[in-house]
Amino acid sequence: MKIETKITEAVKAIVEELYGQQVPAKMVQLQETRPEFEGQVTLVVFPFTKMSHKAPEQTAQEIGERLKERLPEVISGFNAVKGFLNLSISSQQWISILQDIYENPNYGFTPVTEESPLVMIEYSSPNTNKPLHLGHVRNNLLGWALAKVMEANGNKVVKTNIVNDRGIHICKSMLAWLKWGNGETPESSGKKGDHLIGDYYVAFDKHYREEVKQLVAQGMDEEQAKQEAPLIKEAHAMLVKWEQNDPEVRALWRKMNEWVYAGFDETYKALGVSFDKIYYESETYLEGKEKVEEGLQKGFFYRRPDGSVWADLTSEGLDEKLLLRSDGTSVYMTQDIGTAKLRFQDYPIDKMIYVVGNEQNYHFQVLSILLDKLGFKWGKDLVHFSYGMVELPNGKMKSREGTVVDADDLIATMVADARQMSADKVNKLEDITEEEAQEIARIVGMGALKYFILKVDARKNMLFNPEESIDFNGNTGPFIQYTYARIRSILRKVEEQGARGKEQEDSSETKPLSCPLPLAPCPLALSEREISLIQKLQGFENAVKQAGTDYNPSCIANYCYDLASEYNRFYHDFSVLREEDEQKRTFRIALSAAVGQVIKNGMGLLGIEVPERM
RNA sequence: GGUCCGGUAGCUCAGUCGGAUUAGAGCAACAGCCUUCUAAGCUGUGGGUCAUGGGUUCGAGUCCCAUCCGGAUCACCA
Repeated sequence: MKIETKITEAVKAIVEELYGQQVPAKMVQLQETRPEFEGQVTLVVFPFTKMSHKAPEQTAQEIGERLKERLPEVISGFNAVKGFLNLSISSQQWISILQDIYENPNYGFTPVTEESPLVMIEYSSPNTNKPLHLGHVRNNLLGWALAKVMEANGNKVVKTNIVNDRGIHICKSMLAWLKWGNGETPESSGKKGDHLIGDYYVAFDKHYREEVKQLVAQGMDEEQAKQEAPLIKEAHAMLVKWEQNDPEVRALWRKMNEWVYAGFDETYKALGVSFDKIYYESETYLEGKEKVEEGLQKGFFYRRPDGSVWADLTSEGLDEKLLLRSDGTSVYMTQDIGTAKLRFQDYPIDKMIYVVGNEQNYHFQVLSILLDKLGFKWGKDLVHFSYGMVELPNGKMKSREGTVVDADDLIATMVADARQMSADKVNKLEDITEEEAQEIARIVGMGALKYFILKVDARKNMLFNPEESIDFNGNTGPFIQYTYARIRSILRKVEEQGARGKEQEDSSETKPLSCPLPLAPCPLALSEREISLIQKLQGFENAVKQAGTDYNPSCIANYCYDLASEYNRFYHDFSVLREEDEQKRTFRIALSAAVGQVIKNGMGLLGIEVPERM
């Protein structure tokens, strides 16, 4: 049983005994003891002073005495300061807690079973007319981490991606390629497919603006010029042809999208993200109409004289929302209703999470209401995992102004920086091959990037300064990875010693120690530093739960940092392998192994790999 | 204008259910620590009107109200 549960139950019983009142578990507030006081766990007794009719300190004192009597094997001492009862937990207890953690490789995770609810997470959802940028990176990393976190909390997770592969923006790229491309392909140019298409999208925009400028110079007003420019008319004509299934347009469209997908796949692979099911808007965009018609018949929506269909949400405190244009074509909202329908056909969804930027808060508020009206059981409490924008020092990223931080560039820079960093190190790794060095640089560079993004609260806007490279020191991914590598270095030495004389297994996986922990009870007296490390380890379970209920991966990132710092302090102050007392040494090895395991699992939830050496 | 979100050190960010006299990290600056398990580390110094004003209570960065500042959104765009 968890130590906090034991104490909570004991306190409840004691309060009833002393003051004759039953109190809810929630009233028993336990927290970590502040470092300046003795003890590790603190009970806040203020809530009980009303029942005791005594001063806080006195109340704390009498509860403390009873607690010690009741749990002699747990509590080795206590002190009361004001309304705070600081409890010292016996070393034995701590060791037995460590043992539980150490022996359970999935410590902190709730297993997924047949009965687990099914959570679908939509993330990434790119347009196919330009390469991915930093904003997409944030989306992808958050989506992936959230999926991992939900899984760790005992949910079946289906990761999905809805690719926006149709529309006027694609036609712009296609048209530009036809006009100025001279048959350029990824192969002929050596460009990544998504970048190639992106270049033509930019080219279209450049020529288009030129045309608008000329028309304005000839006296047309700007709004009209934007409509009348020959290029945009041509693009629209192409879209119409696409919708009419024109074979030539469709063939070109397929070819160019294939290029983009090949490019995206590389980026996704580098980011370490993947999907269980990909939907394409070209296949789903007509689906929503039927549902809208259904809603119309049931009287949820209404048709205006011009033929357009609307939902009146004024009773919900919102506006009226267009669902079908007067020409009968669908809009964004209609499409999302359509994909919802398809998804529900494909999977028995219990909860739907959309990882989409906070600029679409209103959209999802409306979507939730509409899906609920249309009878989707998960519609009402669908989760819009709404994350903030990535801002640059001079504001938002704007593709037209060329202030976009390209995902592939950023990844390459991070890996190159990591490579440089290890080359500059004083204590370099010897006997390492070029491939190993490159692999370490990849893990560390990506770790730095991912941690940089995931450590901040998802819903807040965050700042990225391209002038200053992402750090590798301090509160960073590499700091945590480094801690892990240090632990692995110790454990390798232990394994070598243990394996001496025996046959060496060549699995490089983290394997359990050959030497078992001393069984509790054992006479070891632990230092404060060791105890607080175990206490930190114990906090992992909470961090995972919190991250799950709050939909907040940054909890995990901050937890991993705390744990790694605590271990580094321990590492600095104590020796593991050179400790002469056999029991102490075994204990510290196990402690290190447990920390390493939790770091690996925690970072794994963030999609961050940890290196054996660095 | 309506709605939603944010404002904590020079900079980037933590701060669980409201908890301790001194609100924490990291970066940047300065000063120390490598013959010892990996110095991508450890230790120390300086740096704050938690946007502002009220309220709630044993106690408020945290909850409530008002105000100021910043952002998003309110399309027959997606």
